[in-house]
Formats: sequence, C-alpha cells, structure tokens
Amino acid sequence: METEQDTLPKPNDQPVLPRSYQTEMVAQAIDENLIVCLPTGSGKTYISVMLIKELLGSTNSKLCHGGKRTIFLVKQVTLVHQQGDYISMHLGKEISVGKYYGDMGVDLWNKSEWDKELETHQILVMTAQIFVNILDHAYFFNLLIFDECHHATGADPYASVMNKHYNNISGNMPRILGLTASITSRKIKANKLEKEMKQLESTLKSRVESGSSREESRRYGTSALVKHISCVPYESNCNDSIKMAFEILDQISLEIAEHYSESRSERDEQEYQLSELMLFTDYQNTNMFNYNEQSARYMQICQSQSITVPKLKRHIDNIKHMGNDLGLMGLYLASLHLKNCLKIDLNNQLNFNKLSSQQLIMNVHNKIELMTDSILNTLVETNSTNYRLLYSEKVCSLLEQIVEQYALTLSLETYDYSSSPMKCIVFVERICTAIILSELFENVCQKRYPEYNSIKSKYVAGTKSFGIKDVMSAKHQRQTINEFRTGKINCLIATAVVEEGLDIPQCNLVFRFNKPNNFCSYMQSKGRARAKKNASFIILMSSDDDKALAEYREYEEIETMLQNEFYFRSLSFDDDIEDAKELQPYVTEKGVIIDAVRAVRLIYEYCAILGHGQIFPPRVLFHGSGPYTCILSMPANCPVRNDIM
DNA sequence: GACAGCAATGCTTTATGGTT
DNA sequence: AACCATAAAGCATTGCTGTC
Repeated sequence: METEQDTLPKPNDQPVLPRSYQTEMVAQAIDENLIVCLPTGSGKTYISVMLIKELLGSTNSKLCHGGKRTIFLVKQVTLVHQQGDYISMHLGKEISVGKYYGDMGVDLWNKSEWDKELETHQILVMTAQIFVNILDHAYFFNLLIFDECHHATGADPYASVMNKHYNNISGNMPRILGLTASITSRKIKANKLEKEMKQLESTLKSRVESGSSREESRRYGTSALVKHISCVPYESNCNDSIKMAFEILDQISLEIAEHYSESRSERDEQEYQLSELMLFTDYQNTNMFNYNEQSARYMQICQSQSITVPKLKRHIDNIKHMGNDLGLMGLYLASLHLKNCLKIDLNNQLNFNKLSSQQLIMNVHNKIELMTDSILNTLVETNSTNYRLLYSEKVCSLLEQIVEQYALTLSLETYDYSSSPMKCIVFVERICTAIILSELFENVCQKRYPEYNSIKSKYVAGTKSFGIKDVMSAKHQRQTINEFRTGKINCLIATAVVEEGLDIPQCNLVFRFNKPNNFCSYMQSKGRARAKKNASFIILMSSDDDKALAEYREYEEIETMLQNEFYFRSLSFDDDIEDAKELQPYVTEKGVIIDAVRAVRLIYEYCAILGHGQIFPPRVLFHGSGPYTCILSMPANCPVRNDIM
C-alpha cells in the first residue's frame, strides 16, 4: 500500500528525507489528534514514523514507572508485517517493534504475558481486533495510530476501540493519528462528504488535515493520466446464434428458480407441519417418532436447497455475466468451467440430494454440455478470426491499450530497468471475471495472435469465493505478486484484494475493467498507477451506462474536493475561525485580504517552493495567550534570515 | 378520489476480511 | 475449512406526494 516503492529493505537504502508537508503534519500531530488525509503514495506511513520518533520520550521508562507504549493499528494481518517491518527499519535497532495478530494465539494470552510483551517492546503493531481484546487490561498508551482509518465506522473494531474505551476517559487519552487516503469507504455523493468527514472526526476525536492542496504533496502523489474509454455493450454486437445461447441460459436460470420456489413452498409446508407437530408433542413417548421423522425430512429439504441449488443459480448468473462482459470466448470458457464442475458434482454429491434436485442438476448438466460442446464450440471454431464476435469491445480495447502502451514504454525505456519495462494491472469486480479473463489472455496471446505475445498475465483474487471454484491460497497470492514484481509477469488481473493491503509495486498502466464499488476503491486503484513517468489510469465502461459515467464524475469531484476542502473548511467551520477572527486580516495595496489561516498556508507553500522541504521546516512559536506574539523562523535557504516577530 | 412517479426501506447477492 | 461480520449494489416493496 502506501509505503514507498522500496518497502523491501535494500542494501543501498538511502536515508529518506522528510518533505515539508510531512514535517508540517507531524508538527500539528504533536499538538492535537489528527487525521492525515493524503493520496496513496505520498508517504503517510513515514509521517507516522516521524511522529513515533517525536513522542518516543514517554515510551522509554518501564511500565511500572508510568511508561507508555505506542500502538500501530492495521486492518489486515499482512499489513502487520508490512508496516511493522517498515517502522522497524526506519526507527533503527534500538527501538523494539512487536507484531501481533490472531494466528499467534494472542487471544489466549493472559495479562502477565502481555506485561512481558509490553515491557520488551515499545512499539506494537497489531490488528484492531486484538487491541480491542487487550484494552481490558488497562494499559496506558501515548500514541494510537490508525492505518486506513476510514474504516472506523459502525461496528468496526476501529470504531469500537474509540467508542467503548476512549469515550469518557479524558485524562489518559492517548494522542491519536489517523491515516487515510479517502476519508470514507462508503459510496457517497459529493455533498455528503462534509457529513462523513465530521462523522469520522467525531469518532476518532480528531481533526482532518489534508495537506494535498499544496503543490509539493501533489507532486509526490499520483499523477497518472486518466483516460475514459466507452465501449459498445456486447449484446448489441452479437448475432442470433449467440443470443440463442443466452436464451438457453435464461431458460435454465428460470427452471432453477422455479424448482427453488417449488421446493421452498414445500419446505414452508414442512416447516408448518413441523411446528404443528411440535405443539402436540410431549417429547416423551409416542409422538416422538413422528417428530423425529418429520424433522429429519425437514432438515433434508433444507440441506438440499441451501447448498446446491442456489449455488447453481449463481453459477449460471456468473456465466451470463461473463458472456455480456467478455464476449463469446468468455461465455465459452465460463461454461466449460461449469460443465466440469457439474461433472464432479454428479460424481460426488449426488446421494446427498433429493431426487428432484438430482434431476435438476442432471438436466442442467445436459443442457450445459450440449450448449458448450456443440453450439458454442462450433461458433468459436467458425468465427475464429472474427474479433468483434469473439470478444466484447471492452476486451478488444483493453488488449489494444496494453499493446499500445507496451510499445510506448519500450521506446521510452532507459537502461535502468533490467526486468520488465511494463507493469499493468486490470481491476475486475468478480473473481470469475479474473479467472476467465486470464484464461482468455492466455488463449489470445499464445495461440492466436502472436503480436500480443509479450503480455504475460496471471490473476490474483481473494481466498474465499463461491461460484467457480479455484483455490487461491495466500501463499499462491504472494507468489504471483512476487512474479509480478520481478517482471516474470507483466499483467496482473486482480479483484479488490489488491486495492488494500497487498504490497504491489508501482505500475505504469492501470485499468478499471469493472467499475469500483466505492470511492475508497477508486482512490486505491488509481493510486496504483504511479510510475516515474507516463503512468495511465484507464477506465473502461459501457457506452450506454450513463450512471457509471456520472459515478466517475462524482468520484473526480470528491477527489478535487478533498484537495481543496480543507482550506474552505478552516475558513468557515473550524473553531480556528475564532482565533483567526481575533487577528486583523492583512490587506495588501491591491485590496487582497489575507487572514491568519491563509497566511500560515502561504508561508508553508512558499517554503515548499524554496527548498522542496528537505532543508528545514519553518518553525512557528506562539507566546502568551491574549494578545500574543509569534516568532517565525524561516528555513535556512530563505533570503529572510532573521526571525520574524 | 385515483393514479403515476419518486424516495426510503428491506432483502439478496457479491465481494472482502478475521478468527476458531 | 467453516463460521462470523461489514459494505455496497441491485432489485423489489412500501409509502408519500403531486397531478389530473
């Protein structure tokens, strides 16, 4: 995620110099609880490292002498390692960082074991759930960092940490730092952003600070070129025989639904009978036999329904979806999957099911087999050169774009990249899309069209899924991503797993094949596109889908709002305004009014331009409470050398 | 007073994750 | 591997409101 490109410790690691907005953020975080809102890739984790360093003082003494500890909370287990290593690397050897997650059996630990851990480690990285568990032991913490803090909503462990334990405590409240790129994970309208932001602020008892209105952080954030490509939906392109295949699928779907509702009414009846029977059962003698029999029958029906039939329906829906999204080839590959699946089912699980379900499955299997082997197969064979029929326009333009970009990258490439010059990610919504699309690529690239041969693709998806079964263990995931990092693969097809958590290298080409589910998702996937030069973020959408277009526009609006929001907010809503009002705004000869808040901002911007923030941050010191004086020390490379009063 | 259209609500499906 | 939880989209239902 937003660790820098060199997350893996390298031998020639150069010391990272803080950028001015980072220093500024840290300076503010020392004084108040803060939610840092910066785009992916701008070094949020480094800000937390700096803050940990600043507040290290209170973690030095032993627990019994009033020593406190720093907690870094993350959402996922993989992030425990990733962020833990990052922090540990930047803090140096003398600071001890502990890592904790559920698999270690920490839940079984008692207080004395935790005492030991807290005594030996000053910084503890863990998943939020574990922190909730140990909070009962009443330890003291100086600093609480929430990684990806936009998750702090509803009943999330993040929120429950704040709500349950830090609601009424005023004296021993730790300093809180939230890190996020997107404020909210919900899908929201631009005009609701304000509300969400307030909500998050009140949950974390912090203030949102997004330094991204300044030039410098923007430079380090994502600067990908955004491109929208609208494609004609596949249905309008296909011919009658393909439509027929879809009709068969519809029919099967209908049959399943019928069967389902039929047996559901049967189940309802059984349930009714069962409940009737229960009223008259004395649970001791004669009626017991009836009751047992009835309930056994009921269970059987429940089981046969709940396991196979809805699954089958989902499968069919998936296939239809594939067909519409990817084209004939996708339809063919997907139904091949189902055919094999059903064959296995027929061999294994048959005895579990009721007779009518058996027949249904058999029936569906036959139809699918017929469709796959005779209709689709011949269609694919006879149209083997007809691009437009085999693949949907979305797939076509995806391929075209990749090839185009590949050529471009090759022509621009300098010598420093020994591995693959191109790294490309395609984000899809469903796991099955990822599977089928990668098969499709393989098909296209290796067999039919050698000009696409340079594309080597694999997919990454979550471990748990329904529908098309294809085990994707965490180990397998890591392995695939490693291959991607080293350049063995140059095109990764991924679901939302990759958006958060997994450590993905920078890419110069990122696609949204399906639309993102929410704003957070949009930001994360966009944040993946940040190569040194010529990174593109390409959105594919269907041309008849006005809603999707509106959604993207909405996201872009929110994005710019996030960059500017902070400035407007501090003028109109924050309690800063009271302080600011006390100071007379400065008016230039031309009549431009600069008030206190704006002035501070201007100074920081000026400094950013001056030294790219790597020399010294400006320091502002306030004295007194009523009419106070302010000492401003400018950076060393500023022409104004003396302190300004 | 009847009917159409829009907003709020609830249910299901599709993802993800963590823990046992 | 199975279970739980969350979030959001899509769809259907309900209820309100405005118009004829």
